[in-house]
Amino acid sequence: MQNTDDISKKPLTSAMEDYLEAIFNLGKEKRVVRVKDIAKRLGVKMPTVTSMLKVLSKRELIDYEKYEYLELTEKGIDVGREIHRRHHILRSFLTDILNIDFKKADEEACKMEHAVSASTLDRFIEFMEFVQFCPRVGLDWLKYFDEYRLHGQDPDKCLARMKEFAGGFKVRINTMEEVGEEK
Amino acid sequence: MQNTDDISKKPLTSAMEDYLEAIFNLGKEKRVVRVKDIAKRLGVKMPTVTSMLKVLSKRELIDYEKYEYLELTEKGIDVGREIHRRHHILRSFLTDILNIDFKKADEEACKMEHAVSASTLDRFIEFMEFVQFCPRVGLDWLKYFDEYRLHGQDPDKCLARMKEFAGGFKVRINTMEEVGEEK
DNA sequence: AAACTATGTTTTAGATGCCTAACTATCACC
DNA sequence: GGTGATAGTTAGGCATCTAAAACATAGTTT
Repeated sequence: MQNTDDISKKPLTSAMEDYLEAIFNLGKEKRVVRVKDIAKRLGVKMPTVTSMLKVLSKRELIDYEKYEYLELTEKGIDVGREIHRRHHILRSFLTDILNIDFKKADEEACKMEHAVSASTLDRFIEFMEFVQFCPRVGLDWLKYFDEYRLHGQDPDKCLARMKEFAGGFKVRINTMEEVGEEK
Repeated sequence: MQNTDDISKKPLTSAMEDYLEAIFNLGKEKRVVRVKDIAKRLGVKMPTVTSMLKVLSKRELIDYEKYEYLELTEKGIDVGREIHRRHHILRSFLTDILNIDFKKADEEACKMEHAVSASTLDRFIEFMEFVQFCPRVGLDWLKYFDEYRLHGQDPDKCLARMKEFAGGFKVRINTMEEVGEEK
């Protein structure tokens, strides 16, 4: 049988997670996953990829024979998908809630995805759902955040905007559909 | 050409930041900072601390002579304070906005503080200020988030609560009448 | 002062993760 | 089938971060 003692218990490193995510994504984008592409995606050299592939193979996260095409195992797919999911959620938070541009958000999400636990990630999801679920307190409210950011917290301006906001809010509550929005 | 003492340009590692933050905090808590205390705080062994102290000393982030008490340099204080600040901000976000309990939030903040850039951190701050700054859309709204989390996104409940919410909101808006101005 | 204890350091070593240089396999094409 | 370009691997090294064991120092107690 397999080496059952420690391998399965040892937690994955951030680097391993990055590789699995990259392989997972490349697998969706291309017919085959190549060492060269992984290297390019992660900004490392090919030998670095090769050595990591050996590790991932030993951990049974990929099927890998040298010079052959590589594939994620089921276990590897699970991890890759999970990291991809984290990345996506955090990036959404950064772009949709904090209004950070996509490129920057993508970079930050890439670092954050290893730092945030599953349970905290769930809270991020719930929070975003919460913000989006109630239309008036959702998207338009966030539009106001944009203005707040750009003009600072001038109390007068805040109050003025609050009033407009309140008017729209009341009407919207009664209809509760179509969120006609654009930035 | 700039190979030798170009230490000032090399970025600090996460580990270095952790040590500086720990030293910064211990300096505020105790009269003197001891190797033993740093080790305990960071969950590492004393030899690990000693070797890191040498690195930090070479980088001119601490004043350190062996067997003597150690102190942060001005540069070290700046970094230590900055990391402490990041930690505090992220933890506040996790506790105040996402409603995560303190202990968990503290752990997560500790990992996130190295992953989030200064500009993104600023957005976190602005967002929290934004949420808190507008009373009705602020604290009470977050109280509703708590309920949303616990009871799920039942549309009926959401609507019911939204109506109450809107009522309160309107009252509050009216009491702010006199200051209302426009840009 | 000698002995004892707590604290700190050195030495050695292991795990990661990255690199360059040099080698080898694969594939497309003539 | 040979050949050259491309892709992939191996070998050897470097930097970082860690710990165990052995050793050194400082401070306290008797």
